[in-house]
Amino acid sequence: MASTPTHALSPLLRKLESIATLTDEERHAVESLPVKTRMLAPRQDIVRDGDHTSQCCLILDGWACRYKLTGKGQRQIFSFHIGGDIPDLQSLLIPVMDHSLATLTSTTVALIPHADMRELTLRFPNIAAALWRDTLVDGAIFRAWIMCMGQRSAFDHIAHLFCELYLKQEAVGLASEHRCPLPFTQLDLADATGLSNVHVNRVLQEMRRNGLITLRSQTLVVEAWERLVQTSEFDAAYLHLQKRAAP
Amino acid sequence: MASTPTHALSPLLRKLESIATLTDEERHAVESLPVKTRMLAPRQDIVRDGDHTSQCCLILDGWACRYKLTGKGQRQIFSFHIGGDIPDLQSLLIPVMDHSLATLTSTTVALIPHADMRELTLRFPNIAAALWRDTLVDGAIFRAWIMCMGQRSAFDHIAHLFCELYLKQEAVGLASEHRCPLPFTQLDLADATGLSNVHVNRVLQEMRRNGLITLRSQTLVVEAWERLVQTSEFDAAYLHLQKRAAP
DNA sequence: CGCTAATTTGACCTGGATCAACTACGGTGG
DNA sequence: CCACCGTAGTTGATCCAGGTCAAATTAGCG
Repeated sequence: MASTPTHALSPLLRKLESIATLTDEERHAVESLPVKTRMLAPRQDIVRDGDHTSQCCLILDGWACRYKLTGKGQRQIFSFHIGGDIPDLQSLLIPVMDHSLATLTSTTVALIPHADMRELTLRFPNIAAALWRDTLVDGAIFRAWIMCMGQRSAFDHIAHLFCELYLKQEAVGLASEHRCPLPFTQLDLADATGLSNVHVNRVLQEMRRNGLITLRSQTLVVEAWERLVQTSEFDAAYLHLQKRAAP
Repeated sequence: MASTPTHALSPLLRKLESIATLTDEERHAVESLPVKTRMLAPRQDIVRDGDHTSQCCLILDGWACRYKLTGKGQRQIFSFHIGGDIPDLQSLLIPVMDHSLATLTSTTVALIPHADMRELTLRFPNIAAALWRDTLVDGAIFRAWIMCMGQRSAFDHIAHLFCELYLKQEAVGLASEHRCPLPFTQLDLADATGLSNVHVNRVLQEMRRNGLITLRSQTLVVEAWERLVQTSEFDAAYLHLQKRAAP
């Protein structure tokens, strides 16, 4: 960490380079973004519904989620985020938040002032396009969630979510061999799927009984990937993960 | 239509100008986009799940929706679209479709080649930013739908949708006085909300009984706007409608 | 080792689904 | 102008996925 060439912003670079091929100048410009790094405790709000923001938040390490509360305090989680994600990139163009962003685990984030981000996108349309594309994938994931909520059973919905979360991590090298971290509670899963925690628990038990998954000590092991994919009609196309262009 | 100053692309201009202030040059560049205008019958696919596209589709008049089918043929509708919307703008940066786009009514559309669109966004970062912002609002609407599907009753969900559809139309001058066109069937509403058509029917009857709405001959009249807003906890903030900058 | 948060279990309930008629209505052709 | 037909809307009966409530039982963790 001391003299290695790794850089605080390398998760962002990796993500951008998985979308577009960057020139040296562009790569250097990203690395030169003036960021403040922060370490945050689990289950802390980073930005709140209604806030006016002047910076955005790049996740470097750990997990975060976007969510919103109803009048009666019920929480709906909209998305889960890992290193390389900028969950509140939206605030760059729409500075008033219509939902909240919070950590799930201990998390390291980099705060990037909107002004610098805006300058970067104006100087480098290529980077702007990559970020825009990223918000489009974000939308595609929302549609997949809507599909699950509207048309699938609780079992298939959770199976679909597991496929998504595994692949999302695999794509950035945080998972392999159908095994990945899943460091949040059944209540978090319930709030993400719109189910009750009790029912999530029962579905998980059924998945274990069927030999589909193992889930303990914050680790998900998909024992039967194909069956998980089939039952939930999971089609990874919507994640639009594509191999990085050859260097 | 003959010698008036109105232009086929004026719905797009109006939308862009509701987001950003355009220079004369920018306005002229938009108007100079080479478009093919098409009139489409109701309930026709415009683009299909899996298609590779090289143009995007601007709605000029009429209604369209984005949707996707499950393996068993159940349809989930993701969004409704009216004049000025570019529902498949996503294809500009992600050319392979992960869902379908179809008309609901007789619809006039303008097809814009990706190449021209791309050139426009490269020449005018201001326009690119406006379009990007539009895709972010698109995402915000998806989140509102997820919130409704996960946390609200069928009644409140439909009420929320009615508020959204009314305001969306009001914002572009297609509705006023809490009265707007709603030219689609109860089955469409069911597929958008993830409910059965039977239950949608029962909820609508209850809304009528409560004096909340009138809905007949494709027209929605909200008889009690405040109550509709309150029961569904509708907060228009997520639509990010803002007054056009003064000329 | 004790405390708290997380998971699990059981009993019971309900919102909304499903299935199957039946009715109303906007065309369309005679 | 009317008979016909297909689509959309309505109704009733029954069922079930998943919710709710409350009480254990773990699992972490300081």
